[in-house]
Amino acid sequence: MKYRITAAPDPGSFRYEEHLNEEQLAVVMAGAGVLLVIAGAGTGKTRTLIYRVARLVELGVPPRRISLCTFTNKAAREMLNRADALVGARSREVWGGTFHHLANRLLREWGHRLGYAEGYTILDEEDARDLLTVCIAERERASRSMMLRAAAVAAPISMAVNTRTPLDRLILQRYPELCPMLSEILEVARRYRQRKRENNVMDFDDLLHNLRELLEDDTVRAEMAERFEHVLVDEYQDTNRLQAEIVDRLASVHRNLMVVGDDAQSIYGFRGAEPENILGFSERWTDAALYRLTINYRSTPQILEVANACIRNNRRQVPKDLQPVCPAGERPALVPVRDSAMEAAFVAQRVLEKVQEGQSLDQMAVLYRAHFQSMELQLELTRRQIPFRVRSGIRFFEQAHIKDVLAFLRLLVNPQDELSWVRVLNLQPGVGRGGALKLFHHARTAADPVAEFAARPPLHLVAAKARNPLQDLAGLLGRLRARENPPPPSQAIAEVLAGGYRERLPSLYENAPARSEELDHLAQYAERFESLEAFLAELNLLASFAAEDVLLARQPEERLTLSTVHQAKGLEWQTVFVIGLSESLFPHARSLQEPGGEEEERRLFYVAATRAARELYLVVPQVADRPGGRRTLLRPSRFVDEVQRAGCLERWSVEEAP
DNA sequence: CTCAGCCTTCTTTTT
DNA sequence: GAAGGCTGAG
Repeated sequence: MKYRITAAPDPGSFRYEEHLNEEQLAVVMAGAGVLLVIAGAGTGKTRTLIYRVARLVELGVPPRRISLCTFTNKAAREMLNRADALVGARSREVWGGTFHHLANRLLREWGHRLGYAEGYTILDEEDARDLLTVCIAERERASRSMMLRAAAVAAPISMAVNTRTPLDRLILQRYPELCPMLSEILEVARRYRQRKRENNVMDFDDLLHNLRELLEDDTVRAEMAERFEHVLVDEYQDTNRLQAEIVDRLASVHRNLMVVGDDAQSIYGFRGAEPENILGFSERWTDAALYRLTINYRSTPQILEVANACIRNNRRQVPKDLQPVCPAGERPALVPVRDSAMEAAFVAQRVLEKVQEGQSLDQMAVLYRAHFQSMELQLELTRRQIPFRVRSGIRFFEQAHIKDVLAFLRLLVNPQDELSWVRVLNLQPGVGRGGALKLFHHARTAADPVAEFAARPPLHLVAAKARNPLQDLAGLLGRLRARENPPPPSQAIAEVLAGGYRERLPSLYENAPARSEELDHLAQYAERFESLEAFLAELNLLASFAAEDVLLARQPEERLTLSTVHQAKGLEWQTVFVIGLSESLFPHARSLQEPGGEEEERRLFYVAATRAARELYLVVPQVADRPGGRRTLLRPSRFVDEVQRAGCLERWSVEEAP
């Protein structure tokens, strides 16, 4: 059934106009078709999207026929929860999540068309690097050439996929330093692709690439796109070429597409994001209607002045005026400090003062360019007993002990998974890198390697001392495999732990008790998943702050937030500290060497500043502690200079207590 | 040859 | 704080 939405003046069952301003209302009530919404920071972009979803549902669009692409899965969850409050639980059926999440769901259904077996495994970044290392080692054994590092090769390979550029051309253009090794890299990339196919695994980029491949087939495209009557995309400025092509194809049948973004907040260039996507959107969709959200509800005029004064220095942008409506506040503070220790002391003390004044810790955040910059601060906060949550840093699911246990589970779902095999085998005492490979190559010849290994462990391939452990491993795999269906995830984890892993933990890592406890939390968390497949796919796509869900589930205590600027996107706090605002830290030295690097760093500063509602502190350390105890003098960040010259800042001077 | 453990190195941003 | 390189032991 085909229906059309008309821009009805009648707002329906809830009073949109009471909750939305004119600009927002125009977007929410717009008719079907193609919409481009340019939404500045703090202009109610999320609210507008939520109401738009609610409006569509209210008009009778089945929620399962709406897709909402967001930047994190959490953002999607939050939006759909809020939409629920408006139109009821129906909106939970909306296809919400990241591009990778959406791709995974579609590929579970259609992946066989591309030759993938059911239960393919998703490689996280570390897995992908490991597999690349294997490919490099093979290649180099064959040619005895110079050494390549996986990390160095992974970047151009990923960039090529995401920008849809042939690898050789991309290396010539963007990685000239790799040119001497071009043919080796191409060969490694070929092996890597082949290896992933053989192991029935996909890396993050494959999820997107393969979805796009599917959409190349006209019948598949027609059927898939038929499903989505409405496609909505948030943070469109951070999509790359590959993602933009997916969006265009998914919306190609119904042609109801709404993209929302702000070119000034495009900060994912390193992942192939192109501000040109949003700047050139109207050229690809010539019937697109343009809307703008310009009224900023978040920040004081003084904070917006800082943001505007900074972004003005960028050439490549759509000029826009953010109109403040909040009452005036203090001028943001410029706080020079000696080093990161003094920086941490200042932040901690100021935070305590704000708490004294009655501000909640939940209303404060500390933002920084790179994870390691938060280390000193974490120590200081711990010393002063200020509770905090870190939205960055080592990811929970990427820690070694978590990945160890998950490797067992992955084998049950995908018995061909080389990395998991090697990881599991390597855990056995007496089996090292070489032994694990030998065992894997023996196992893979069987139709079902796991069942075969469980039935007849190849003890003859290993040294005497490894035989008992291997026998135990075979027993464990046999037990996990013995049932009709794979065990539920939580139970599988419990069995792996009981089957010898927990015992082994102290000999593998330090602080085994803490890790052991985390694994119990993991098992507990797994209870909410019914199938191993769903559990494993979710974990790899869930990423960063998932740790919070697992570990802090029952700790509602107020906390100060620590976050990278990237992770802070879309969030806001009353009080924001931006630390490490010195040249080479922010802007980061490495990023300045890339084309367009300075402008992207400036946008990053813009994002940081616009997170603050009432108070903003720009903290500038003058000395860096480099590794090896070397201390280097630092100049203040050029971005701080720019806004200070514009007269936007109040200079503070911080003294140390005797 | 294979494994384990100790040492150094150098830290961008993420699905 | 983790990953890779080097060494010594088996």
